[in-house]
Amino acid sequence: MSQDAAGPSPAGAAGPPAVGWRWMGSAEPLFLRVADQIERYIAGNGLSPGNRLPGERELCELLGVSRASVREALRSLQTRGLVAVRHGKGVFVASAAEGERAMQRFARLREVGMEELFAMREVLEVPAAGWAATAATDEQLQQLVATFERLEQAVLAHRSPAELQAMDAQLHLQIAEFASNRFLAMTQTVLQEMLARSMDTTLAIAGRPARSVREHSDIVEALLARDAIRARAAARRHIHSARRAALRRVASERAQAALVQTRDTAGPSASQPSSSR
Amino acid sequence: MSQDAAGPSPAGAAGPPAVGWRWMGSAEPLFLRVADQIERYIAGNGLSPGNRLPGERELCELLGVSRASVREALRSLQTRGLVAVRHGKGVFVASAAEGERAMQRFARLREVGMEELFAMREVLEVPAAGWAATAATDEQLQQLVATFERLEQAVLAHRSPAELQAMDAQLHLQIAEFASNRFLAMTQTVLQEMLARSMDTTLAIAGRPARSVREHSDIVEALLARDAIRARAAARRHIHSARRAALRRVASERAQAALVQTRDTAGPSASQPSSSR
DNA sequence: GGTCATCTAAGGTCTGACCACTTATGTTCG
DNA sequence: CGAACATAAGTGGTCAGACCTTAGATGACC
Repeated sequence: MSQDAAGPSPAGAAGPPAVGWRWMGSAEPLFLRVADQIERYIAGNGLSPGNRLPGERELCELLGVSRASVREALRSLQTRGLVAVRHGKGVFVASAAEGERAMQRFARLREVGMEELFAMREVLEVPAAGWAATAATDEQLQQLVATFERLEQAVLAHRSPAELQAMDAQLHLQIAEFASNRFLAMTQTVLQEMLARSMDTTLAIAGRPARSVREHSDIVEALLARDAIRARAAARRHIHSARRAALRRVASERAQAALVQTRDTAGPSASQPSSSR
Repeated sequence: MSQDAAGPSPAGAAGPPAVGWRWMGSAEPLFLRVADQIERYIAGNGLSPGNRLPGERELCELLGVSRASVREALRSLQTRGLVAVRHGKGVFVASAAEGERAMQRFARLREVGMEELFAMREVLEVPAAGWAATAATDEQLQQLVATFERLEQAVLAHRSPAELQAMDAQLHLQIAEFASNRFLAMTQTVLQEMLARSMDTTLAIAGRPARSVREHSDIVEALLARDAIRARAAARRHIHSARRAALRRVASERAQAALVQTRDTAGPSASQPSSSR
C-alpha cells in the first residue's frame, strides 16, 4: 500500500514518507470501514466464537492502514460484543456470553424501573417455562433438578441473600436456555443482570426464600411432568408473588423513611445502597 | 505526566527502578477507565444530549493520558451510543435517537433461526400492543397513525421490499416504545435488527404488502380505540400471518431447489438470494 | 453587501517507539 | 530426573509528535 502519490499536499512536507491515501469522496471514517472489513473477514472465513483472528499488526498490513485505525475499529467491535481482545494473547471472536455481557453494559445508564423489569420477567419467563416443558431434554431437566436442590439446600442453610439470588438467577437462566430459543436466552441473561444490578433481591425479605423454594418447586415439577400449561401458570404465580413482595417492601421502606427521615440505619445487616455506576 | 521512568526494563538496560506506571494492580486497561471517567464527567456536570464536552486534546490533559487512549475510550462510548463525535466540530453527548441507532448496529452476526425470531416476536409484540393501548399518549397515537399512513402509501406506490420493511420496522418499534417499558423497547430494537439481517423480509412475497397493511390497520385501530384485548389479538394475528407466509416461502423455495438444482434463475424479477451475510 | 481566501479549532490518521502480559523454551540447581 | 527460575518471542496497551481533513469564523477584496 501507500503508493507515493503525494496529493495536493500544501506544505512542502518533504521530510517524512509522503504518503497520500485515496480517501477522496468517502465521508466514512477509516476506522469504521476497517471495522466492517474485519467483520466481513470473520463471516467470510467462517470463524466461530473462540477462534483467533490475525493480530493487530497483521491486520494493519492486511488492510493497509495504521495500527491506530485498526485498534479503534477493534475497540468498536469489542464494545459491540463481536470480538474479545485479550492482552498478551490476541483478538478472538467473542462468545455469545461475552456478547451478552457487552450488551448489558450497553443498556446501562438507561435506567429501567422495577415495575418494568417485573413486567418483562412475566413476558419472558412464562413462555420460557412453557417451551422448556416440551423442548428440554431429560438430561437438561436433571440439571434443573440439581440446580433447584442446591437452591433448596442453600435456603435451609440460611445462606446470604446474594448467594441465594445467584442460584435463583441460574435456575431461571437454565430454564430460558432449555427453551431452545437463543434470542430468549440472550434477553433473559440481560434481564437477570439488570435485575441484580438495579434492585435489591426480594430474597432478602423475611419469608421470601422459603416461599420462593415452594414456587420454584412447582415450576420444576411441572417441567418434569412436561406440562407446559402448568409450567406457565407456575412461572406466572412465582413472578407475581415476587413482585408483590417487592412492592410491599418498597411501601414499607417508604413509610419508614417518612417517619424517621434523619437516621443512619447503621444496622448490622442488609441495606446495601442501590448500585451506583 | 510521563516522568522519565525507565521502569524495570527487561533487557539489561540498567536504569533506576524508578516509578513504572501507577497501574500496579489494576487489570483494567486505561482506555476503559478513561471511558468511565468521561461517563462520570457527563453525569457529574449534568450534561444533556447535544451538549459539547471538552475536545480530545483537552481531555488528554484533564485526565493525564495520551490522545490515543482518549480516542479509544471515545470510540467505545460512541459505539455504546453515549457520545457523538463530529469531525471538525467536537464531541457531544448523544441524543436518545443516536443511542438507538447505535443499538441497532449491535446484535448482528449472532445467528438465530427464523422460527425462534417469530416466536420472540409474538412474545414481545403482543404484550407491547396491549400495553401501548393504555399507556400511549394521544400524541403518540397520532405519530403512529402517521407512520402507518406512510407505510400504506408506500405499499400503494409499490416501493421496494426493503423500503417497506424499514417502515414496517419503524411502526413496530414505535409501538414498543409507546408501551412505556424501556427494556421492552430495547429488546424490540435488537429483535427488529436481527429480523432485518437474518432473513428476507416477508414483504417481498406477492400479496404480503397489501395484507400486511390490513393487519397493521387492525392493530392501529385497536390502539386508537384504546382496546388492549383487541390490540393484542390483532398483533398476534399479524405475526402468525407473517410467519405462515415465511414458512410457505421457505417450503416452496426448497421444493424449487429440489426440482431444478442446476439453473441460474436469470429471470427478470424477484428471487433474491437468501442473505449471505 | 456578497464572495472568496485565510486562519483557527477540532477530529482523523500515520509512524515508531516502548511498556506489560502470556507463553514457550531453556537453563540451572536440588 | 524434575522442579524452579531466567530468557525470549509474540501480542495487546500506551505514549509522543507530526501531519491531514473538515467546519466555522474572520476579514480582505470586488
